[in-house]
Amino acid sequence: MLDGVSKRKTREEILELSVPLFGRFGYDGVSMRNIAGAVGLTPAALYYHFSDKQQLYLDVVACEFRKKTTVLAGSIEGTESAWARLENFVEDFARLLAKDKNFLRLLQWVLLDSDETRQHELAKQVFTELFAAVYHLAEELDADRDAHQLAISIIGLVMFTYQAGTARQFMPGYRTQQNQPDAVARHVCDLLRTGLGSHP
Amino acid sequence: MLDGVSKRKTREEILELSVPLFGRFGYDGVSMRNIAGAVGLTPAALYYHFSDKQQLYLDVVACEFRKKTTVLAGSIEGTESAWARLENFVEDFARLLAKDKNFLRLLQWVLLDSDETRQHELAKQVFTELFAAVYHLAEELDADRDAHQLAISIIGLVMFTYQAGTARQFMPGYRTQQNQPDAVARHVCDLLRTGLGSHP
DNA sequence: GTCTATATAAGGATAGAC
DNA sequence: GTCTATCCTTATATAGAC
Repeated sequence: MLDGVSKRKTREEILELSVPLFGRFGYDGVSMRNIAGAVGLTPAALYYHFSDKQQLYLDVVACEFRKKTTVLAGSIEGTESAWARLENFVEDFARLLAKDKNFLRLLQWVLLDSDETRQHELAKQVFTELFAAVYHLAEELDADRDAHQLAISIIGLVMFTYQAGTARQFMPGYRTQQNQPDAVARHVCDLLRTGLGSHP
Repeated sequence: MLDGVSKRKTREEILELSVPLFGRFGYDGVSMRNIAGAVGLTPAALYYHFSDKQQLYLDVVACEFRKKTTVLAGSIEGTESAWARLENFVEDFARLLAKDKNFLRLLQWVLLDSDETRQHELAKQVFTELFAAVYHLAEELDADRDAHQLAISIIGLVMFTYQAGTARQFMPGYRTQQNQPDAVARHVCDLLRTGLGSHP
């Protein structure tokens, strides 16, 4: 087990098994002991693979986002009309958030990070690609509107639905069906298309 | 200092000075020592006013939300048209989030709470009034749409703008002016009114 | 009401054996 | 590569003096 292959394999296992922990409890809510326990190692072994807790966390988040957002950025591109690509993106984004709670929560943790430098580093590394794709789509969709604000609105409409997911259950008018990605996507796209009060 | 008045006064001081701490660092990121230091007491003194850390946190959040959301719920009511009340609410909400970072962050912490029971308790106590008001407004605004989804969308459009605030700075098209409450409110209301691509 | 002192557990991190 | 053992710091919480 002294070879580089095993080293890489264990490293990736640590990263993978840390995702649900950091996703659920956040940086301060997870200890090196917790992670070691989940992986089946002693805390000391973690320090062979990562210099310290913060580096482990950064690698976990960066790795998870690289895996999940490249798919999304792909769904925005293509030769179809801007509207068709918007619908693709909104649907894929909703599907991802509905399926992968850890991804959604890691995203929220990054937005709440108390360490400004760390947040900036992560935000740049993690959001930029996705945001830029939505931004360009927003420019195409409505040249007269502020593309930055519009991109935020598109992302926010989808994200907030799932972000409020657990709290929404106690609010009036809640139905489980509202959590289904296609229902969310339909609502969001419909709202963006026609606005309020003037649809068939 | 043995009288009940002083007791209440110190208690309120603890609650008030805890807001920025819990707002910035979250439940796990704040220690009783931190709070005691901020108030100018020893940690032991805190246990005279609160049974434990969790109770202190719950009281901080509940107290802060009661103070800030009653104003908002007021801005939704009135005799004006549904649209006028929507504009009032969106503007007041944006103003609150822009001004009071701690309130926004406490809200996010509640949505991320890893303790389900605690989250449910807080969510019910803290969101219900505001959500119900927006929900009823949503029913008036567009009877054909799902009022729950619409209420979430209205709240989400405003909230996500500020939630992404610190990360947005590194994204294309960012301008500080986009953080101003009236600019946010204008964008949101305009988007809700006409949707994309069909405005003057 | 607040303090000092302390019990007890848990945290990050390292040294050195294997 | 991973372990055992350990150091040092920090955490929540309590007991009892003042």
